[in-house]
Amino acid sequence: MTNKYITTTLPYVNADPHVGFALEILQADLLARHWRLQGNDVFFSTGTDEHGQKILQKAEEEGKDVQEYVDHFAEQFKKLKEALNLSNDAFIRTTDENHIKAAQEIWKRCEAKGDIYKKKYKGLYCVGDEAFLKESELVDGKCPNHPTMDPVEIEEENYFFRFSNYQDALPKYLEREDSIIPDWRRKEAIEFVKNGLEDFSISREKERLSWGVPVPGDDSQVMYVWFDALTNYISTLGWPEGDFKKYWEEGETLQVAGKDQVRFQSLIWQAMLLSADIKNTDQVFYHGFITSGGAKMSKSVGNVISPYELTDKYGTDATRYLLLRHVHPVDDSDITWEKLDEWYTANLVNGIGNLTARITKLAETHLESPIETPELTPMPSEYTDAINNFKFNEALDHVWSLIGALDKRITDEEPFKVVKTDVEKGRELIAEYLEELYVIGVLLEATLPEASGVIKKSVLENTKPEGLFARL
RNA sequence: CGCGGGAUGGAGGAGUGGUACCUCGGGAGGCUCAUAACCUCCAGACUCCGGUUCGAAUCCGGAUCCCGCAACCA
Repeated sequence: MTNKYITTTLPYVNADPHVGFALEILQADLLARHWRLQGNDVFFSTGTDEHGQKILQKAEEEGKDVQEYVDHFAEQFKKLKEALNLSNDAFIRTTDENHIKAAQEIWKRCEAKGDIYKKKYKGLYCVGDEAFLKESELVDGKCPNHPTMDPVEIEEENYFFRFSNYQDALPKYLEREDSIIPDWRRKEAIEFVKNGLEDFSISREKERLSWGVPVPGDDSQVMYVWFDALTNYISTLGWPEGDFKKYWEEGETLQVAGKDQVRFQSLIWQAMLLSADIKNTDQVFYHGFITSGGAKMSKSVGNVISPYELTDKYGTDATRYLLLRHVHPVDDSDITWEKLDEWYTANLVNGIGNLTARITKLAETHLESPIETPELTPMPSEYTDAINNFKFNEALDHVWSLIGALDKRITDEEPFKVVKTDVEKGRELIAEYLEELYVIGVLLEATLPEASGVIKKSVLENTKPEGLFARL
């Protein structure tokens, strides 16, 4: 038994939950549930990232008090727990008191290490965006978002983080082969470090941006949003006290993130940890993106598919199934309503749903009493190896190969005929099918918790369940 | 020539030198226990151009297209 810590990135609360985040949190949930079933002590965290300029701006646009605004969105994300049947142990909001304290504490430690310094920063500033622009971002010398406004040169004194101090330490961290999954993203990170690390600004003048964590010992500055946000991975554990020691120091840690996060999670955050003398994250797993109809989901294209639309149409378990099996764990995947319908019908309705009905009906009709609870053997290595290697789709492929084999076996052995000529033989066969179905039910515990429960219960009580995965 | 990844039947995936495999979808049969389900069989593919090799989806070079790092958003 091992202590295991797993977390997602924190979604930024300026929009409704994205299906890509649903994918991320489901992957994390699958791992968390699987590890628990294997007897580990698991801490699974998620939450919301609530500070920063964009949120303040959005709240103002909508004429809302910013705290009210983030409260509203935090609720939208918390509701995912029920909609997707998530097993997270914590939900950390970066506006939580203990998080703010932790963010300030890690700031102080980095500062004590000499990694934070004040510097005058001169750059082109777009008033429309309220953000500094890089030379490379300019289009005809103007801000691409606000081509009618001239960028103004502004000088601001900010705090900087000595990222450059970790030019040698980060490659050492990245040497470990499983520090980043998939491995080719690790190469991407190593290359990035090789190209040279530049210190970056980690604060803003409070006058310009009030919605953030105050910089310790300097009332005129607040932290730049993701310096504060990254700290959530340990503030959620109560760092520097609480369960931090148990799960982070003495446990194995895994972060799940989107493929665009490599720099933030595997470099910047790891440098912050090194600076504060805190153990690095053991592993970061980067998932791919979901496109819809071949294009990036966007409101203007009108191809957005929200997690709640999925759960409304297919239900919780089916949504989990669709995202975990039919979306590739690390590569980009495309989904459309047509494909989703097809996957749902072929595998859930005609697959596990029909097989369950088929067997439990036979049992209900021909068995006089329920079977004994089947003795469980260890999970097949095809399944556990796939999960441990983050190949969630292949793990489920294996379960579905068992479903197919059982369907075939019933067709071949014709128990419905056997039972007419040799009752005892027929009953033996049916009891064997029930046991196999039970094993399949057990294998589905981490992915389809509800359906798994229904299947196991039906087997043990010798009753046919109604409408496990109904037709659309 | 900024860095990195990718292109396999209609769709999604596997396959790092030796008869191209799996799932869905399509077509034809079979079965009747089941949610018009299930089983069997069939058709159909390695982006393009070169090279290495007895032999290339796989290795090398080049081209084209796609994606991330890198402008509402995961």
